[in-house]
Order: sequence, then C-alpha cells, then structure tokens
Amino acid sequence: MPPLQSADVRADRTRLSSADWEAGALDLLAEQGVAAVAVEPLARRLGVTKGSFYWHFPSREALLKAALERWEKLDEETVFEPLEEIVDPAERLRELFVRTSKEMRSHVLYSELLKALDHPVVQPVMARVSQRRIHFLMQAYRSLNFSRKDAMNRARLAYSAYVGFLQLMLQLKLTRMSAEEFDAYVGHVVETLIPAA
Amino acid sequence: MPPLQSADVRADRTRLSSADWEAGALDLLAEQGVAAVAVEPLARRLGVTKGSFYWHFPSREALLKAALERWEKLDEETVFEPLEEIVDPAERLRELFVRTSKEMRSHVLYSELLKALDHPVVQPVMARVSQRRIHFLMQAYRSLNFSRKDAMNRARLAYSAYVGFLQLMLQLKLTRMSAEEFDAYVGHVVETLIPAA
DNA sequence: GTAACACCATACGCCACCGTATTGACAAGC
DNA sequence: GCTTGTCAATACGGTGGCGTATGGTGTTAC
Repeated sequence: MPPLQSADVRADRTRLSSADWEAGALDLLAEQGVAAVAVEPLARRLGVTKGSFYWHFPSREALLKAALERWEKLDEETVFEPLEEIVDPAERLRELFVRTSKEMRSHVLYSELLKALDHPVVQPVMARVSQRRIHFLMQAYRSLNFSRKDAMNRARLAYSAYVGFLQLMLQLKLTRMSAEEFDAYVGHVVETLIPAA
Repeated sequence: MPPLQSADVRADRTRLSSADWEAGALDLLAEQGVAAVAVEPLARRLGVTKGSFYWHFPSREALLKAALERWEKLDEETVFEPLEEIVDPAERLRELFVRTSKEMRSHVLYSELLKALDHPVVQPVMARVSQRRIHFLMQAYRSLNFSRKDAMNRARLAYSAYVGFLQLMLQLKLTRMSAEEFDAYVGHVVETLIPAA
C-alpha cells in the first residue's frame, strides 16, 4: 500500500530547501493564519515528515521568523519602491490607495498578521512594516502643506482606515462588494482623505 | 502540603454559577484573546477544577457562545442606547467618537474578537454587532443629507477607521499617545469625517 | 436529621503538536 | 567506488488541552 501521499505540492523528485519551507509557511499563513503554521501539518502538505524540517530549522519559531522577514523584504520591494517614483504627492497617495485594490495576497497576509500581533515574533515585524507605511503617508501629507501634527494625524487616520477595512472585508466578510461598489468606495476615500488639487 | 491554590479570584465561600464562568471567560478574553479561553486554565483561575465546569456547560464552545452573547447584549445597552437620545446627528456622531475614548474594556474586547473572526462562534456575533454599528453611523450621515451611497461609504470609512485604530493602538502599540495627542487625533478625525455644522 | 440537589474533585483516555535521537538514502567530490 | 555531506523517515517522550465517569461534600427542603 502506498503511503497515502497528501496532495503533493512540490514537483517531487527534488528535495526541499529552507526557502521551500518558508514559502510553504507563508502560504499556510495566508490561508489559515499564524496558528496554522505548524511543522507537522506543513510537512504533510509538503509531502515529507518533520524529520526534514528540523534539519533546516531549529524550531517552529525560527521558521516563522525567517518567513516573516522574507515577507517584509518582499513587501518593501513590490509595494513601496515603485511608488517612490511618483513625484506629485497627491497623485502618489491616490495611486497607493488604488493599487491597493490589486495584490490581494499581500493584504491577506497583512490581515492575518494583524490577528497575531500578540505573538512575539510577529509583533516587531508588523511594527516595522506599519511604521514605515505610516511614515510614507505622513511625508506625502507634509508635501501637501499639512502641518506636522495634521500630517501625522491624517496619516494615522488613513492607515487606520486601511487596516480596518481589511479586517471588515477579509475577515468579517460583512459585505462582499461588487467591483463597482469597491471602486466607488475607494473614490469616496480618496475624496475624503486627500485634499483636492 | 496545601493544594497550592492559585490567586483565588472569587470571594471564596460561595460556589460558582454559569454567570461566574461567563464573566471569567470575558476577563480572560480581554486579557489574552479567544485562544486563552480554555476550560482548564479558567478553572485554575477561578480556584476550582474542570469537574465544576462541565456541570455548567456541555463544552468549551458553549461557554464561548454564552459569554459572547452576554457581551453582545451588554454592548448594546451601554454604548448605543444612550446615544439614541441625542437628536442632532452631527452631535450624535461627535459624541460617539469622543465617548469612545472611555470604556476601554469594551474596546479591548472588541479588538480581541477582531483577531478571532475565523472562529465560527465569534464570527456571527461580530457580524451582528458591527453591522448594527455601521448602520447606526449610516443613518446619522443620512440625516446629514448624505446620499444613500455616500452615507454608506462614509459609514464604512468611519467604522474602518475605528477598527483600524483599535488594532494599531491596542494590539500593535505603535505609539502610546499622551492624553493630549489622543484628543488632538480625535479632533482631527471629527473634522475630517463629520461635515461642519 | 435525612434525602435530594447542586456543585466540585479526581482520575482517566484521547488527540495534536513540539522537539530529540537515531538510522537510512542518495548525490557529489575526490 | 568510497567517503562525506545533505536531506529525510521512524520512533520516542513530553506538554497541554478536551471531554467522560464516578464519587464526594455542603446546602436546602421537608
């Protein structure tokens, strides 16, 4: 009797590297949250046993840390660096708000991590990422002639709105909006939180 | 050797009722999240063993459900009914935003529940509570002559801002603001999200 | 003052996950 | 072709929680 292989994600024939485990961890994280990133389930999913895992990582914590740092780096590169090039601050903000519609995976991950902020490994990563993003917003508002305090408060407000919206949509699933509704909402947010040119 | 009694919360001498367990569950929930609401730890905290628990409740799930329904009821009574009496909608919104400064426990609980929205017992309760609150906001904006769509979008935005702020402050602890900073932020939010009279 | 009830203790079996130890298989380098 | 290094299987012990079974004790009703 064959060993009842689970849905076998990897193309088999190859062996696993640390990066494979990290990628798998992020997949599981996006799908089922931090608690689901456990070594035995992940091993099953990758078609091996945990005997393999403990060769690559000393502990579950270490995997989590490595995976999150991988995510943090990727996040910076794909989301923010492209935006730095837009010179007009109002336009930069608008683009940030709108591009946020795509890239669902990034939001899903961020949203799951929001639910695990009490975890000692998650907390510092999220603190860095969120701090950077809020700072990005603040600088844009500064360029729009907001006072220091107003810029800070508006940045906080805008980012809070992002975070809250994520939770309400992705987690609570209060209203699965149509594409038009969603665009209308984003339009409303832009009008409300970004001063007209 | 005495049985190493834990910090003994109840005034002893009395025995426990279902309500005591529910209250204890909410305490633990506020302090350490949904996952921490486990029967053996809770029993230890209450100075009994789980032999007691299973007399009052058939399962951990049942306790959680009872506790959350208790919270839902209390929330309605203490937060929203008082506000219904304020007739001027702009004033009502302002008061909602400002009173939200107090009542920390309510926010802490809501914030912890936000992190457990995938839990089948938590989800429906949170859906009801959030839906009610957003509807409350929407009606206020309607009274301020917002179009139906604008009112909906603004309500979503305002509530998202609330939810996000909760997570950023209570969970991420990005910035522990001073009382003045906090008031200034609330002022900024009021100016931004509520049209001037 | 005893019987019934309400609450609690103890002890047990079960499961899921963590981490360790030991051995095995396969490839590359010499 | 034999050794070394890399990845993996197996088997084990430990922890912490769930739920059950059964018996015990204080309180109340009569």
